[in-house]
Amino acid sequence: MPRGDLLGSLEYIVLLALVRLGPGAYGMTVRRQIEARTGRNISIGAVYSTLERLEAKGYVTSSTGAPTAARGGRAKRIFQIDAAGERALRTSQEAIRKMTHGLKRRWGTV
Amino acid sequence: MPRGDLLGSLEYIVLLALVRLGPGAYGMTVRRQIEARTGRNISIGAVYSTLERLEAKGYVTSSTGAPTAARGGRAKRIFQIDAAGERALRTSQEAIRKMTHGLKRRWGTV
DNA sequence: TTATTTGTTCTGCATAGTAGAACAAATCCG
DNA sequence: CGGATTTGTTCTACTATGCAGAACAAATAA
Repeated sequence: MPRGDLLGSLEYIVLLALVRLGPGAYGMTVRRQIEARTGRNISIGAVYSTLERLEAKGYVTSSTGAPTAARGGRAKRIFQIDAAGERALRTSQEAIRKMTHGLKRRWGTV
Repeated sequence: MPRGDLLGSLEYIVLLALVRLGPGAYGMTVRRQIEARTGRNISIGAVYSTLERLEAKGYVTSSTGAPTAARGGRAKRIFQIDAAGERALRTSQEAIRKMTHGLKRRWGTV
């Protein structure tokens, strides 16, 4: 693993999306969440490959949910952030905070 | 270019380091600044390649400074963030803020 | 029984991150 | 002077991340 435990930029926001969405999050909703919040248009392939990498690192767990009765509603792959993922998120946030701290006047929040 | 204009995670903190350091920043001080602030130990090669990429994108400008009279003090390559870089920084910060907004209670600042 | 919809996986490539050795230029000091 | 030392940058080689879009799968509608 490259940098100790720092998240890539997409990994970071995908993890945040999972936190926002809470239980029942899956690929499509993660994508929509990110687009809705940031306006950033991201391909579904990018979302999944990130989620998969996150899972490989043990930051996220996936499980198959039951299909809904909606038209085309096939079984979903549910993703959920776990303890290590929350830790990684906090670590990244801390690093940013430390780099930003004191720049408030000039740079606003975060 | 992949994502619209979002910075990579290292690009982000290197840019922040430049803001912190202000005029006269150069490779070695950028590295030290990051290490001092975040505790993250980063190789000098990583710093330079990031700075170079940032320069290629027009986010940063470099120029050769005069050598100091200190032992081994050779001419430095001075780096300075410029307008486009500040914009990119703000855009990334905004994206993070939007993803984090409302999670305060659970996730603290940032 | 095929058209449509929702959702995931696969493929292939572009960009970013990383370490460390090599190299360069200056000063120190015998 | 000229080698040792110090500060600083560049080069090399590779791994990890980010990204898009096509292919594929499974469900319902009609």
